[in-house]
Parts: sequence; structure tokens; C-alpha cells
Amino acid sequence: MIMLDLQSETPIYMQLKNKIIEGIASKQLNPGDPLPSVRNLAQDLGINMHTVNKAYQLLKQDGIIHIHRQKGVVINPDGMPEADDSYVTLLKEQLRPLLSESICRGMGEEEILSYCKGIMEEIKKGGDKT
Amino acid sequence: MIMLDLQSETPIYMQLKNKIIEGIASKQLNPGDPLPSVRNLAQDLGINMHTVNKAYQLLKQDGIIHIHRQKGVVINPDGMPEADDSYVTLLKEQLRPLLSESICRGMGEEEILSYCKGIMEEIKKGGDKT
DNA sequence: TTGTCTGTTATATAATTGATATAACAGTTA
DNA sequence: TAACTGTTATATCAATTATATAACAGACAA
Repeated sequence: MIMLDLQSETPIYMQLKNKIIEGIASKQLNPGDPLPSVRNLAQDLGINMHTVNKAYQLLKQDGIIHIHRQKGVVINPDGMPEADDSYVTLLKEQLRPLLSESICRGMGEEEILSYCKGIMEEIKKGGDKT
Repeated sequence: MIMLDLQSETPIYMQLKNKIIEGIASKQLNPGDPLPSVRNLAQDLGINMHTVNKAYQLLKQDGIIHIHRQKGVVINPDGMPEADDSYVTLLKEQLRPLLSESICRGMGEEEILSYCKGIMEEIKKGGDKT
């Protein structure tokens, strides 16, 4: 069951999008797997239908899920989109301030990389950690 | 000279905060160094005084800068705050979705770590890259 | 003392975003 | 026919972002 933090400064629709992506990264969700309807998921999570729809629309734009008008929502059966140049550029822009502050606070390069490694292991093992 | 992207979805005050932190990480700014007054910096950047003030207040809260009522603003002369548990927790929370999507898009663990390494080298060399 | 600079505080406004609430539409399926 | 699907259209409300003025109190120089 997906857990959301309604008190977080991270928007709900963004948390939901991230949870689904993390589910795919951990192989708890695989290509072709169905996702709940916007109304069902909204009710299960106790949030609004449009909030779920917003997350789904973003995932659809990125090619991570497919939405068939009345058939439902599924993880892209053809697999995930590639990490192309535009994605890598965006990734770097988002990583940079995080790494900057870590260095700023005296963390060593190996220490930071070690944390990244640890997080990636957690993700692959499907650790919720929340 | 600090460059801001007024069209970015990242708030201006956050961009400014990040630029200053990056300046410290790259040792272009050092403990004890003075920063411009809120009014001067605002005028130089073509933004509002309160936007600069907001960035300064956040940096002050984190112990990264000191603000003396009429003396001015300086990089914390006693050095940077430590990367304590609460910071590391926050850092992990922010890294996790970025790393998740990278894995999701088929990037390998070494590939991702290699990008992190590259970004950290750029930071240390004071590369603006913008 | 006067003037100017400093950070700070207080309002006010406007645009945008996040989230919710209803309602309706068009196609599918039981 | 009835129930479900994603989608679209409004509307409302709160919070955030950024701006604009204005004033205050302490410091410092002429």
C-alpha cells in the first residue's frame, strides 16, 4: 500500500509519481502491470481524483505508463523510456545543489557516493524505509 | 557574477541560496567573506529586496551565513555546519526519487555514480556550466 | 547633528500552484 | 440499461512566489 505524507512540502501528486517510479525501479511493478483507476486509487489514498490524475498525466507524458481510454492504466508494456540527453541534463541540474551542500558541509566525495550507493541498494531491494 | 533563470520553475530565492552554497563548495566564497547587502544584491540581480532577504534568512537559519544588524552579511567565520543526522535524512529523501528514476530508465549503478562524481568535480573546480 | 547605510518588519497586491469539489461527456463492458 | 473508464470543464480555497512601499532602529561618516 502506498503511503503518502500529507504534511510534506512535496506535493501529493509528486509523491505519488515518485512512489510509482520507485515501484518500477524495485521491480515491484513491471511492464504491462495494471494500475488502479484514478477514482479507486484516490479513494484508497483518501485524496482527490484530480490529484491522482495529475500524477498519471505526468507519468504518461514521460512514457512511463500507458492510458487506454476505457481499458485502464498500465505500466508501459514496451519498457521504460531511455535516459536521453535531455533527461541527463535535468538530472544533473537537480543533483548539483544537493551535492554542493553536502560538500559545503564537509562530506567527502567517497562518503557522498557511498550514500548514493546505499540508497540505490535500498531501492532495488524495494525498501520503503518510510 | 551570479546568473539567475527567471523563467525556471525553481524559485528565485532558492536559486540564489543554491548559488551561494555552490560558491562556498567551490571555495570561491570562504568563511568570513562578506556578501552584498540585500538592497545592493537585489539591484545587481534585478530582483526584489525581499527575495534576496528570503534567501539570506534561509542561509542564516542553516548557520551558513552570519548577519550582523548594521555590519553586514558574512559567510560563517567559524566554518560550515556539520552534516548531522537530520541533514543526512533530508539529503537521502531528496536523492531517492532522482536515483529511482535513473534506475527506472535503465541507467546502471556505476553510470549514475559516475555522473555524481563528475558533478562533484565540476563543483570543486567552480564550473558554472550554465 | 545630519545624512546615509544596514537588516528588519509590516502591509498590500498579483500571479501561480496545489488540492478539493461537482458535474458532465464518451466509450466500454457486464 | 447500468456501472465503469479516462477526460474535460468549472469553481473554490489556501498557500507560495515575487513584487512594491513604507517605516523603524542602530551604526557610521561627514
